[in-house]
Amino acid sequence: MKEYKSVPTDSELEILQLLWQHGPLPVRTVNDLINEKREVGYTTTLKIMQIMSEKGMLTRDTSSRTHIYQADKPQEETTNNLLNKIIRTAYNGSASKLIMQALGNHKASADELKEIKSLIQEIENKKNG
Amino acid sequence: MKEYKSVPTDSELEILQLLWQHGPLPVRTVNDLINEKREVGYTTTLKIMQIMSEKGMLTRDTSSRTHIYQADKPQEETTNNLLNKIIRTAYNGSASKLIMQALGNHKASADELKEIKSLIQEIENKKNG
DNA sequence: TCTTAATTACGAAGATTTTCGTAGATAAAA
DNA sequence: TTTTATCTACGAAAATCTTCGTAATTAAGA
Repeated sequence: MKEYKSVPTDSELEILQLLWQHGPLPVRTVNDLINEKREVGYTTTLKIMQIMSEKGMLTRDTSSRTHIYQADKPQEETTNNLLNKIIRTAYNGSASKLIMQALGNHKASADELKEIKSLIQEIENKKNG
Repeated sequence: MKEYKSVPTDSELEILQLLWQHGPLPVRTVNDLINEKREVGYTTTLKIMQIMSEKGMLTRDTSSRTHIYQADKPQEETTNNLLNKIIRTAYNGSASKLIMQALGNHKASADELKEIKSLIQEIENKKNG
């Protein structure tokens, strides 16, 4: 099982998303879900998922003819790698710059803002002892 | 001038970063700066920057022999596209999920936290008032 | 002036990712 | 049982991105 880049390609991420959301799935279902958004052949999806298995990004149950695939790593781990990369390569390493931009451009709900505020409070409390 | 994908590749982003930071630069300087971090040939950098020009990501002044390149779009616009993409493809469209993870994993300074808090306050004021 | 160095343009090879067609095997349906 | 459909494996083509060598041109230095 070869080691893979910590950040997946776009196609890989698309598949990971579906597996994180729905849990373990056969190729057929993943391909159907993708085709709700864009057209792609079944064997294309199959091939990518096979390669992802080789890379160790997915594990699969081959006990029955229809193999069932699932993401090997939890969503948080992978998205965190993506996040770190974008902070490093696009925001000069400044997480707060990213946060400011995300806050500015996406209208978070009142509840979400509250949640974010309380997390900040928590961090500040830790800091100040 | 062909239209280009709103999000740059890794190599392209590396070059854009340098141009955003330093302003207009010749290929030589860009290549030297890149080589402080990783080894890459001069003509490689040249080629990529030429292609970026064709795509319209960079503009260049060719009035003297040494061409001077600069980013066509401001940093905020490009990073915002990157941000939107990652929110959509990795965070199921939830900006606040991304913000929470960024807050949780990167220790922002007290000043930065303050800045973020006041931005939230501002947004809340707009909402309620 | 003559030689050396630096720069652009271009083409092509490598590397990676994405795409799909085909063959073979297995299951389901008629 | 026979036919049809579904699934995996595999190979190869297509697409994109990265890399660099070479040639031609221009500038700089001896």
